[in-house]
Amino acid sequence: MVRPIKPGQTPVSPAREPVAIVIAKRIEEDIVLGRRQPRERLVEQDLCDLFQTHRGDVRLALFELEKKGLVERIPNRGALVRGLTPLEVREIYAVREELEVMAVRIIPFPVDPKYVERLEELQRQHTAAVAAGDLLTVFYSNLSFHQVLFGLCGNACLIETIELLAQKVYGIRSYANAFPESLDRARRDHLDMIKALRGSRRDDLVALTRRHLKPSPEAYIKAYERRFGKADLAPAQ
Amino acid sequence: MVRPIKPGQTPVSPAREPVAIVIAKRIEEDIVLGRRQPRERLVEQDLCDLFQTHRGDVRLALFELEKKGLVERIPNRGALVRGLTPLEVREIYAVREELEVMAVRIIPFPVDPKYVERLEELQRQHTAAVAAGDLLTVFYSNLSFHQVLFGLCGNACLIETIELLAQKVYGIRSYANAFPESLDRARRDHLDMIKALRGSRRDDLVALTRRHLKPSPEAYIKAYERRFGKADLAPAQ
DNA sequence: CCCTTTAATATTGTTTACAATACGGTTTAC
DNA sequence: GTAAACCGTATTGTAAACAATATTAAAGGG
Repeated sequence: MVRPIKPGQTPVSPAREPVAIVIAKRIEEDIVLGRRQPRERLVEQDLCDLFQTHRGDVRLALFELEKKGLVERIPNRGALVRGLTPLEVREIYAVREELEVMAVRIIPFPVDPKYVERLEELQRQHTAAVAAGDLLTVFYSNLSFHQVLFGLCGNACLIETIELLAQKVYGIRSYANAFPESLDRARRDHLDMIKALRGSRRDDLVALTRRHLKPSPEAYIKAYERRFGKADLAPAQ
Repeated sequence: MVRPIKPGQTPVSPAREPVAIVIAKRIEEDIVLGRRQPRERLVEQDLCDLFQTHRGDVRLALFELEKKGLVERIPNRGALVRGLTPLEVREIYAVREELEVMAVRIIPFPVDPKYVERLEELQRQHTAAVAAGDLLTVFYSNLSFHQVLFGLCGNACLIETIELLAQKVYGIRSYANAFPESLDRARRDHLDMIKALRGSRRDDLVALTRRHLKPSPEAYIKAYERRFGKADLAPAQ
């Protein structure tokens, strides 16, 4: 007998995050921060030991990461960390640009100062981390900055999609971060964006958004070609 | 001991689709075609019996459908079919318009006639199905039409993202399909799109793409408001 | 008569064991 | 000496049993 779930109770979710999601995030973090290299195998039992859980949740997590495009799963053989070809990177960045520009176009102006202040706070963190060479904090403060910025657009679907595509290429940012001038340029971009927000100058914000997306894929592609040659059209991995 | 997977063998995947994916697709189809109503419960064991498999795969499938936004999963209570609020629908369609317009903007012209012929073939199917009142075939031929059309853009990430968002709102098309004039209008839109493709008239194609996306959300929102009142800002479900 | 507590049961979440598969190395046939 | 067949092991895929949780229904106390 199936018992109904009462409509009134649905919205109050107990807010406890499923274990599989947490594991997926941890593995994802490892991948995008370069702690796990492309082509490295992800063996279910090893991950169980590592995260103190059972294979069911690990399988769920790997399944999700496959859908996200971060790992490749081969039937009966297992999962491995997936790298991105220059072609894929270019395509993802093209779509990101379209969506992020859309987001800043529809942000309702003027923006509530409390959000601008939040951005400034994050930007201070970011700058301090850059100065200290703390790449982990650089990564996370940068992440939060963009989440707050695009969150201003108010379209939940758009925010979610931007997030989705950003996740796919988290890993390649480290290539640009290797050059101090890239980090500094990103820092200045952020400051200019805040100024544009304050002044409700939408066109400036759009231009900055476009410019901000350029260096990372370029650095990645250059590094890739130095390593593997100019094999743009090679299949993924 | 973990044994490496040789690089050379990776691309040749055995092409056998994981069971969980197949099940997810079947359930998705049931939902979007209205065979399962919003708020209906999806009990794991029932689905196991139905699809002749074990709970592991079913859980995987439900997990994926949750990520896609088609079902809601409440910890320790199970999964249920999720409906969409008018706000969500509007937001999704806004992003769809942006992406689909981007796609037709970057289609390399002129288009190889063989693809145009494929579109015409699908359109004949669609027209016949509309005339016969065969809504299932209407659905699938329409689906293929758009897949082929946007597939022309050549950006795999863009194609995938368009597909993702289209899936989220498959279900609501039935609302527009209830009105014969909507079906007829969609049919004429498709024919005009084919003509624009043949003539490499990009601006026409862009305008048609925008227009083509209007009726479905409007019909859904009207139906929703007739049923629940104008509660736009209500939380999901 | 209503509110709280308690038990029964449906359902999900976890654990474990087992079967199927794939790869590496070794043996065997020619 | 080479190539095909075989076996061992690592790993994934499947199944079933068990534990935890939530919901309904019933019992008890005010």
